[in-house]
Amino acid sequence: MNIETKPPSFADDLFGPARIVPVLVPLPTERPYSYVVPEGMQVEPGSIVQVPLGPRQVAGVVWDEPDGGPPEATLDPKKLRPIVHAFDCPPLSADMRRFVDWVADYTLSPTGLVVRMALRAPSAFDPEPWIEGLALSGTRPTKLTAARERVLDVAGKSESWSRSGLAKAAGVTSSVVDGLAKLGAFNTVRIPPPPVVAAPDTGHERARLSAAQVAAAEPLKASVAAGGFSVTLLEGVTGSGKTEVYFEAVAAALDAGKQVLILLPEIALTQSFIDRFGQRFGTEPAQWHSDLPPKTRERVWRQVAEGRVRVVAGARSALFLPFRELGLLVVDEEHDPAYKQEDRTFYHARDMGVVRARIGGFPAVLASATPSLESRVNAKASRYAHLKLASRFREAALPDLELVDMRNHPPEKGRFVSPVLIAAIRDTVLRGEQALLFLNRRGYAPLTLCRSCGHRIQCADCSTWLVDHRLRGVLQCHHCGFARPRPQSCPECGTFDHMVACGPGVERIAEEMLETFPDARTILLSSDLVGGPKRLRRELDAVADGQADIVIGTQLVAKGHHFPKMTLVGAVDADLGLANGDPRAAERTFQLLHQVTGRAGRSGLASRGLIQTFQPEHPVMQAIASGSAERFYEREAAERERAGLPPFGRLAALIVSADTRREAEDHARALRRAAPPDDAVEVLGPAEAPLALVRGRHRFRLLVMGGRQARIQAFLRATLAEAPAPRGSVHVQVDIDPQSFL
DNA sequence: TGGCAGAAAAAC
DNA sequence: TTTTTCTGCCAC
Repeated sequence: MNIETKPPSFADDLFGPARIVPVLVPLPTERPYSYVVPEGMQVEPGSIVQVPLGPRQVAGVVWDEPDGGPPEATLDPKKLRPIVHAFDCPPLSADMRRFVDWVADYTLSPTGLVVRMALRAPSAFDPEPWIEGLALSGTRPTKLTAARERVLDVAGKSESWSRSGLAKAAGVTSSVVDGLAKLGAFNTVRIPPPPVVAAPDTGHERARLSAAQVAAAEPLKASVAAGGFSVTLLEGVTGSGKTEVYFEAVAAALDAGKQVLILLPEIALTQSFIDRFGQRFGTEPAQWHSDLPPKTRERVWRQVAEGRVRVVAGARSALFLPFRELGLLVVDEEHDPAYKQEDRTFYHARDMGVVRARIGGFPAVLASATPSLESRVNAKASRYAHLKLASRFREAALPDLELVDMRNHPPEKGRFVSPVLIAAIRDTVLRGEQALLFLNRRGYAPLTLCRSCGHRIQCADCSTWLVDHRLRGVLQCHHCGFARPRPQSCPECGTFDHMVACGPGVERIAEEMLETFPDARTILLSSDLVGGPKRLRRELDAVADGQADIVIGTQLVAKGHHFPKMTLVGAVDADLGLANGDPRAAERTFQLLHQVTGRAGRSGLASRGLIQTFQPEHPVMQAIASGSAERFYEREAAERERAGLPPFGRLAALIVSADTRREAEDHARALRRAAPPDDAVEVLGPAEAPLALVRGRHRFRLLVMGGRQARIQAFLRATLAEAPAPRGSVHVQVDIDPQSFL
């Protein structure tokens, strides 16, 4: 039985050669590496293991044997290195492993990089240590104060307590507990680490739903009860109570013993969502986002893997958490561009979420007031079920929407807010309510011009205009981040005091408001606010709390927060973004304006939305003013059909560098600038590029640039008979069929 | 020909 | 991602 003392060669003779398993390591590698399983170590596919990699050690995942057994050995099995350690951690589920493989394949990313996203919690792979707890010893101190009585009383209600938990439960400070401990009232015992969040209680406070909400919630609950893969698009105007509707599906999944993931755009992960969840389920959901403290991050990861955490509310990266029994996925604000990750591994969390649901065989719910065109099309084609909530919940009325034709109501010279909007702001502030001015442009002015020679200050690297950021005193490039101090004289002709700021940014609108309404409390909300996201969150809370009269904000004010006193919303330059060649320009503008005007009037007060535009006849403006999303979608569908475009679609570009990675990055930058923002531009090294080309799913066009490398040329000649013989660096544009993920 | 920086390849 | 190896270039 005990073979450990025998020499390994003897054991080999007896039991055959050492077991070799594939291990996927977190590197840009397409396939797992092979490692030897040491005698006596138990591993299975999904096990998380520590392996040597070159001179260092990394955590990897034991992967599945490829179909048809291991490929012929490329390495001498005798030279393979052994696994160092198998972590005491639940293995990644088979679903999760299939998901990682699928995402890698679909996004053309090395599998190792995708698995890395699932392992983003260093040192969560070993169990959390048990902590020291207290249990009543039975000895009662002679001197008993009221506080001490209470502690002993409460302590009797459970086997064991953590020091702070007991103090909190008894409503005393921990010094009272410490004092009792010193007198021998407790034995110390080892207790398991506390959960990061309490278990949700699905019966905590059942929501009182309107008839429309019930009508939407029932089919969702039914699809959860039925189990199996399905996708439902839940479309409801702002304030229609979508969240409460999908909470019913969440409750149903929890009652069925499943874990639930609610994806939110990063910015929407605010206290208001947490609070609403708390009201319904009596506890917070576990949160997952990029600025989680490392310790919390590890505990959440671990407890999700163990199944102790039942609900996660997270940003897109939460999709790669190691759920063991995920049974429902909700993607809130499914149209939000923040779901698309555009560095390293390119993926769209909403679409990959649908894939996760398909692989796991459970329902997905996509919720939005302004769904993306692709989800609309998928719903229309019956790939997704479609539920609509047409009216607002309870007394909350939709705002009166009005287009302000800027040709008829021009602002004063040097100003940007029309008299119509100024008057409305005045009324609003006088009533003690709040006004929101929305302008999707950071900084003070998008262009600085020399009135003497006409020079426009441009970025040294990108030749785009530098944006004047007056609060920080710099001119900054919004493409590459290049910044320079604001010059006193023209850098071209040297003339002093002739530099003039052109066009509005939020800082400039704030200045205009301060001048027009010097007594009002004006607050500026922008993502580049000094003080970072923490300060921003505070400011948003302050606005919600009524501590401002006039709020000026970029698109970050469009979502998440509920501002009860906000009864006027003005879009300063609604046309912005319509003319930039982005194939999603109309869609994005519509979504943004619809959302931002929806900030008004959710509390029963009469409210208005004023949209400043130079083209009130534009279909997007007409759709916005009508308050009907339907109108926009129909219009857009007809437009695309007439233009011979697919109903929706994304364009990606792969850039194959023949020369150097650096050169490829340069090309990529150039292409990103030239291409509409929604295009994904991916850079591949020579080794990865051919792989991308031969994957059958894509159609591509070739654009041949200058360069040298023969290997790629030969490959391309052989692979793409119809392509012109490339002379070096190759740009490959790839149309990804956006429906192929189903 | 040794030394060096920057680029490319390898990591099992 | 980190570490090692390769390559071209220069000075000696």
